[in-house]
Amino acid sequence: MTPRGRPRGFDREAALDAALTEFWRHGYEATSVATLTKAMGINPPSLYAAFGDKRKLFSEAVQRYADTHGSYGARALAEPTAREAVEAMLRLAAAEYPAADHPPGCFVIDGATNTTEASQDVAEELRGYREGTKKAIAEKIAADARDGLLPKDTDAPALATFYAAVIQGMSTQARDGATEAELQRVADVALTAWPGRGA
Amino acid sequence: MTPRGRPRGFDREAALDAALTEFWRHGYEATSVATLTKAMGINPPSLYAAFGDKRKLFSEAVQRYADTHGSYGARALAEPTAREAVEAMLRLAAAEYPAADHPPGCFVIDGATNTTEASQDVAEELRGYREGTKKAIAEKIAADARDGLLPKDTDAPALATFYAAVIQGMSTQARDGATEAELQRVADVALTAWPGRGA
DNA sequence: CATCTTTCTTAGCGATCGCTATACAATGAA
DNA sequence: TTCATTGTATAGCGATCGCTAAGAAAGATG
Repeated sequence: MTPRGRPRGFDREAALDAALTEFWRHGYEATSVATLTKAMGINPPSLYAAFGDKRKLFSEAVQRYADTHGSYGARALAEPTAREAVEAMLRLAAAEYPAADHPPGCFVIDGATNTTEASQDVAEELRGYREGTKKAIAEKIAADARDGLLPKDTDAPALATFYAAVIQGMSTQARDGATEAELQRVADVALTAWPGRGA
Repeated sequence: MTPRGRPRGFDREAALDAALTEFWRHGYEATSVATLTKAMGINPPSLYAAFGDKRKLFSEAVQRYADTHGSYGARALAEPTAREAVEAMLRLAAAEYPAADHPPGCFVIDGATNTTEASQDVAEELRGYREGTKKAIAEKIAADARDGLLPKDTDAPALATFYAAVIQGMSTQARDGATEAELQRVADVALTAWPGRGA
């Protein structure tokens, strides 16, 4: 069942990875179609035929990120307890953000921060992912508080917002040049704020 | 000593404030000269005569921010102890970032995150401010550790990186819609990580 | 071979980018 | 008045933006 017509002359997934890298390094609006096509090794009509337009290509890049480098969030949330999940998320983020095989930081956090009015929906798309992760952390903490693994009066939303903020700050730190060792120390300190220690 | 020639027909500082607001909300590159002139109530030649170019106007806006809304950092660092300084910075940031009279978040943190290669120097300018603040926090902590106000083995750089990350994460949270109450809770949790408590 | 389908390259669309040449308006000095 | 100086508004520069029309090229099918 070979498709009819002239076969595509490039690897769609490799081109998507190249686009992801560009979007990741410069953000949505600062990445032009010209730089995208150059990085992807194709011409504009090939990009539009394969991905629709710049906007849809970005959404595919986000999905691709979530399935690869960004999967640490879902993997961490699969840990049995909230404490293990948060610790895993901090550890994995500290290892991932400064890794040399991709742009520094988190694509979902910094991929569309500076946008014109025309691209508000792009910023909104990433915000949705961020809020989803924060909510998942909060629910995991609330569940453990209900189950007695954490003090009953644990403020799950506040704790989740705190760890979400730490992770987002780690992304900025990585973009500013922080090493994994430095980020792991940030994770160390952040974990001392976990409830049921000094309390 | 009135200056010769036709007097300027607009308030330079008010125009600068309007430019700051635009840069703050959309970032350096996503803010066009057209939107700037519209917000400032002037035409392009007036902008270029008064501020040089878009790049110089941005630097003036950064300075203006540091002197006004962004002064909380310097004010916090004027506190006598590192503990008071860090607490003040967290409290002031929590109050400032979601305030309704300006765009959410911190201009120095988010004012130039998504940039093309051509504007790397703009991103670098803000990074310099961020690193300066982080270094100032670290030195304040190190001084108190030397003076016995903190354990001798306090890891000042790690603690400073942690609090810098928390503040940067608070900026992202504010941009994502967090209220002051929520950010103050983040500050509460962050302060429980201060050394010499559960240790 | 011819035909059909799809992708390819080339070239360029209208709109916007940062910026400026030009001419006019408004002031102080002579 | 007249001139010099500075700020103003209008209009438009070359470059780049996201995107696409047009036709050649590369495969399957007959």
